Amino acid sequence: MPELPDVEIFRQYLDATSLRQPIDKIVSPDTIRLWETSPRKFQPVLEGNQLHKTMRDGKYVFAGLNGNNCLGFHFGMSGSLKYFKHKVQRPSRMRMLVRLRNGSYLAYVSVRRLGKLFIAKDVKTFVERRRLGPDALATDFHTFQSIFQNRSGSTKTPLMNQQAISGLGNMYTDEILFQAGIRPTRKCTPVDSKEWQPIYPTMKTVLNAVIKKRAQPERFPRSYPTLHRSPGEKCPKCGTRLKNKKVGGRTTYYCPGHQN
DNA sequence: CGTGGCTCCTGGCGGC
DNA sequence: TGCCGCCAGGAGCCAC
Repeated sequence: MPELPDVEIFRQYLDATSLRQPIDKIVSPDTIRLWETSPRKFQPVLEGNQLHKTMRDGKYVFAGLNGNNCLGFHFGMSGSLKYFKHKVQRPSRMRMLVRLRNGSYLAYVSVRRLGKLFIAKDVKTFVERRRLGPDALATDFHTFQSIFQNRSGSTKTPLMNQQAISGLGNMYTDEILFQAGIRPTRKCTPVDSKEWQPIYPTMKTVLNAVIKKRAQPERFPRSYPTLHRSPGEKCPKCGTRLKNKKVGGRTTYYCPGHQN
């Protein structure tokens, strides 16, 4: 699930629950996936330290630590955070459990184990090393437009490419192209650059709107096709039957009626 | 360098 | 009911 808006909610959650509390103990009850960090290094950096501020870039959350580095979270397809005060509230499929000095806990959950944790020097260094594109909410129009240049594939492909622009995944990319009235299969080139203009403001609007609804689908406007991801459903805008198709290897929903 | 296919994982669902 | 194949909202790696 976690794309930019979901990850932003995780950041806010971390912010509201787990800052400025010394970490007493780190437990990995199950195999954990680390990135650019050895398990031997991981635990000593965290224990006795504390999280003092949070940051987000694309689909990553970072929690600043004392001593010039930070703890990074990536959530994969099925990751989340859970803060709780009593052990009985612990979620299943925790891959890391942090015990804080005040007696509460922070759990990192990753059902499919596709998420990763890591220690990074800082956000900038990490983003450069991973060659991530600009964050979808921070990028300017000019930079945004350039992601479609020199590409022969479908419009959807660069939007989902984290090295081109970071933060969008399958679901919200479909949502953005739906709202912008552009078919995901339309080729990037050759095309008049004016054709991409609606995508940029739509992208910002959709992402901000979803964040405002705390990324809870039950609070989205009924017209969001994000809620209509099963074959044969009708377009909430024009009533045309939605189609689904593999684009860039992912299941893509679009409305053949108004997405041209 | 860009693109498409395969792979990593686990769990839920529909079909038989 | 039980088993099996397929699919899922992410992303790295490889061959072309």
